[in-house]
Amino acid sequence: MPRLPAENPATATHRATLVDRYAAWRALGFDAAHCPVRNMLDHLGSKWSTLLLIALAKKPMRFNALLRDVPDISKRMLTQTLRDLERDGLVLRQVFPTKPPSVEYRLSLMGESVLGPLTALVGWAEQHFPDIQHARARFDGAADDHAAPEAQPDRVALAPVPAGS
Amino acid sequence: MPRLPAENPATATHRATLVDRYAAWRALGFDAAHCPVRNMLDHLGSKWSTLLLIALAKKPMRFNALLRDVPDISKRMLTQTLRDLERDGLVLRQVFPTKPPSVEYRLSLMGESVLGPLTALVGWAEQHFPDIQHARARFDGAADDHAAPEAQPDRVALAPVPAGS
DNA sequence: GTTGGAAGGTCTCCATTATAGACCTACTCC
DNA sequence: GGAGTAGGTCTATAATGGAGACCTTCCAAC
Repeated sequence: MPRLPAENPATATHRATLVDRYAAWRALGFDAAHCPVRNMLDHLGSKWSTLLLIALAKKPMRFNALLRDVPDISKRMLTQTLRDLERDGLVLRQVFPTKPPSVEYRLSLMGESVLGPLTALVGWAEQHFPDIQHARARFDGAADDHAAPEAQPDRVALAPVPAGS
Repeated sequence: MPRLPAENPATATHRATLVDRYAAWRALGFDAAHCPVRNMLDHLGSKWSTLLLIALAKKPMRFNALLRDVPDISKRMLTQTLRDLERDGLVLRQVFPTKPPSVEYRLSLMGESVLGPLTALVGWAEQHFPDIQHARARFDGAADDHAAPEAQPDRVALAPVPAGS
């Protein structure tokens, strides 16, 4: 199988780290109460959380300012997402006793500390975005081949034997 | 406001990067077709994607092996998540023409390249997990204070004025 | 031969979640 | 006193997630 000529050392390290952590979580049954990744991804993975974190990275903002800044979020989702982030200690909510009380949201120190990993992920996403779009186009093209179902091998490879378990 | 004595230079860099990228996406209206982050998070953010990527970081695996390895995923979600990852070019699907055809899934090169950012995020999650749990306990404790509704200021701060927009 | 199990899924149905958008309260300005 | 701003909540509906039944092909055992 001449697929990976020689693995990048950094990749090997990351792989080893992840495999190790994965084994640890798995031993605990992936219980959300003990698995940081599940726990975190359930929140950061949500559609709006990261966008709000990045918006708040710019500067502290008030509720309606966020509503204007993130074009297509609804009030309800904004409220809920901010509450989740506040609950996790990533953003701070501050009420000012002005006449109509104004509320300001800002990143906490922990919220700022997540900007690092987030930047790495964003960098990766922007770098590989063309590849992903290309992969999708190819996949969808193959799937949409109604006209010539026999002309495309439909994801079948020809290597003789699967890797032994 | 003596909240941030002096910002960590690395944090400042990440913040600047994210703010810049955010402005660029926003100018395009956050259209999912042009916004790599939306696009990526819609997939990586899903409950199972990252878990499967990490599971496949260990070694290529067959469908039922993955089913056994990730304890509480259903066949349906496994199929769907693998399809999404395959569509995005992160995993490769290889069918071997054994008697009952066997199917093996493995990370593509691009799939391996995401292990780096993923490791950073996992590291962050494990490092801050106690803080998050603590923040949650505090938040929930304050919210559950049915007995003394007037004794707790309910997230009200006393600073005199919000930051000027 | 037929039962049963493994592999690799698909399909159906139900429960949860997301989203839009109407509504609400308090206050100020005109 | 009507409009506008601020910061939400509530409701109704659409989309999604997930469990588990079902399907097909093969082989081995009864």
